[in-house]
Amino acid sequence: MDKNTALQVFEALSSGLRLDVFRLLVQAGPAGRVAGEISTALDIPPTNLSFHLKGLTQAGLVTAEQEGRFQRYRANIPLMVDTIGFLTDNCCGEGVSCELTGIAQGVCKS
Amino acid sequence: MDKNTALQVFEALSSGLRLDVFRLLVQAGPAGRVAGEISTALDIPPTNLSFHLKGLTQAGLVTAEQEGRFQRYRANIPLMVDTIGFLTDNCCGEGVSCELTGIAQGVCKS
DNA sequence: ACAATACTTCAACTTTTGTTGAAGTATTGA
DNA sequence: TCAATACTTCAACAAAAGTTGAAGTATTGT
Repeated sequence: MDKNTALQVFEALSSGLRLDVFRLLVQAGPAGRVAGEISTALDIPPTNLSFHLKGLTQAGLVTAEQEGRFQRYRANIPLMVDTIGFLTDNCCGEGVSCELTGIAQGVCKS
Repeated sequence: MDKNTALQVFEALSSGLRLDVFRLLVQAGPAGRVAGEISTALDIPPTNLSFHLKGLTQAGLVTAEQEGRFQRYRANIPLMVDTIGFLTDNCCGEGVSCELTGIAQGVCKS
């Protein structure tokens, strides 16, 4: 993953509201959720939700599919996994840190 | 890791400038870098760098240590690893996505 | 002591982001 | 067809973030 893509993901996740939306969609699985459901579940006014869904979509973190008059949103898990890959590549610098923490074993290249 | 901490990390990494600084410090390893070195290496005016280093420090992503008249900064790798943990916990929802991509094997709980 | 160095804080400004209500588009059910 | 529903776009504003030059603080070398 290139730096710019990672940057867009971080930017998208840097709002509590957008993070909540993304987590809801991850939890929703392949079914996703239509905008109205998200709006109700998280108590966000439709106008504002639309604004943030646009941001998440532009970052690639969620996909949008029209379904009649509904708009169904789904989390883009592969992009999230790539982002995790980007972070491991940029935090396990000398192959030292992974052994130290023991959390990210198996992910880091060293 | 709680949501708020993760949020602060994402916010800190959502600027290309700060991401560059953090990556430089990761690469620098335990030695870290003093502010002037970062300023020169990345060609950022000291005033502006100071502003962004403050952001990174407040997010906990870097630590600052005074060293005579120098200020030495180091990357906080454990926090980054925790952040990766937060992401895996929030992207590998139903234990489905990990098998699918194969990248994050060994990290996800499922 | 004092000038130089290293860095930060401050003040002013520009830019970007976030929020809301009103209006717009598209689809659906009666 | 027409009103209701679902959602988005628009316009206006409020709030936050980013940038820069000038001034401030602290440490060092002479």
